[in-house]
Order: sequence, then structure tokens, then C-alpha cells
Amino acid sequence: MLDKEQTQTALMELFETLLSRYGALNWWPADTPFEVCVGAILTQNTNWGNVEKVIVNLKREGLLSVQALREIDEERLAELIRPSGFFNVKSARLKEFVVWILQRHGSLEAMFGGDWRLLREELCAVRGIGPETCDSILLYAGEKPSFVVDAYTRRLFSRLGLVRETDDYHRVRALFMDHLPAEVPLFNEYHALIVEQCKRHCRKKPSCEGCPLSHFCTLPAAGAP
DNA sequence: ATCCAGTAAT
DNA sequence: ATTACCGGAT
Repeated sequence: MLDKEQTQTALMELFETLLSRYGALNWWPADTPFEVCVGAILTQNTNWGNVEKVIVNLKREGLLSVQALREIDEERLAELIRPSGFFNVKSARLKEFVVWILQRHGSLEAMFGGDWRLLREELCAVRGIGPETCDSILLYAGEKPSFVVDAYTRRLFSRLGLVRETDDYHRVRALFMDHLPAEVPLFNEYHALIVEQCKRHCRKKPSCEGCPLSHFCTLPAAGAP
């Protein structure tokens, strides 16, 4: 078992290794904080490519604002977001989210104005916003230092031996929150690099050829002698 | 444990 | 034809 200082060092070394391989990714790919929020909900258990089609639709219809989504008919919204999958639940979730923003905070800017730790509790209680979506909104839309954990993070770091696959969201997040400086640019890039690493190499069916983390990994290495 | 659902890679 | 996908609610 690693002590606290060793864990801090290991996390930063992994970060530097990924950064030097993939470069700065400059997430989240969106024009506005609200577009980040919408994308975070739409991408739930869905390929990002599907979400991009939907963002195009919503932009074309002028729907990427809190007010516009508040006005639009739920069934019509469902049709526009169809390519992202789960379109009925996601349409309802988007509607509930904007209604909540308006009633509780009045605007997205006001929502991000207060203490982000309190906001995190509030947001997670909104229907359709679980812990990952919540942290994505806080980090990438609100620029708050809240680390985002997803299925990729759990898979990669369990293969690295730093968490177990069965650890819950809070436990995996605590690894990063407790061992990294609370810096938005660091959290931003780290999560983006984890996603990139898992798309390229650390897939469910591992593709270890040329993996930059092979000598940190607990899996039987693909190119091992 | 099951449901929600479309899209692209394999 | 099967797998995988930047999850969350019931």
C-alpha cells in the first residue's frame, strides 16, 4: 500500500506521462458554460459523437439557452435530441434542469456565484444529475475544482492498482481530491487525458500496443516477453 | 437488477 | 451480429 506522499507522486507522474503523450486537450469542447451543462446531461452512457449531432441540432434551432429550453415542448425536444439516445428521459432531464436553475438561482451565472460545495449538494439532488454529471458541470462549466470520475477513470485506475472496480463514485473521487492540489486546469486536463487514454488503449478489451502507461499497469502486458 | 435507445466500431 | 459508449433512476 502506498502512503499519502507516494500516492501524490504517483498521480502526478501518471498525469505528466499522459500529458507528454497526448498534449493539452483543452476541454470541454463547447462554446458556452450552458452548452457544457447540456452536453454533460446528453452524454450520459452515450458516445460523444452522438452528442455532437444533437448539439448541432440545438444550435440550429437556437435552443442552447436556459430560456429557450424552458419554452420548448418536451416532445419536440425529444425528437431533436434523438441521436444521443435515451431521448425521452434526457428530454425530461433537460427540462427539469432548466426549470430548477430558474426557480432556485434565476440564472446559470447566479448558480455558480455561491459556494461550490453547497452547489454540489444541490445539483446532485436534481433529478437526472448524478455525481458524474454534477462534477462535469462544476468543473467544465463553472470552473470549480471538483474532480470528475467516470467509467474510464475507474477502469484505468483499477488496472493501475490504485482503486478497485467495486469502489463507489465518492471513494474513487476521493483518491484525486485528497492527493492532488485543487487546481482547475489540472483537474480539467487530467480527466480529459484519462478519457483519451481509455479511448486509445485502456478499453474494456485492452489495446496495449504502444500504451504510455504499460509499465505502471497490473494487466499482463501485451508486448511482454 | 433492469430500464432507458441511438450510433459507430469491431 | 456483437460490443461499447464521457450514467442515472427505479
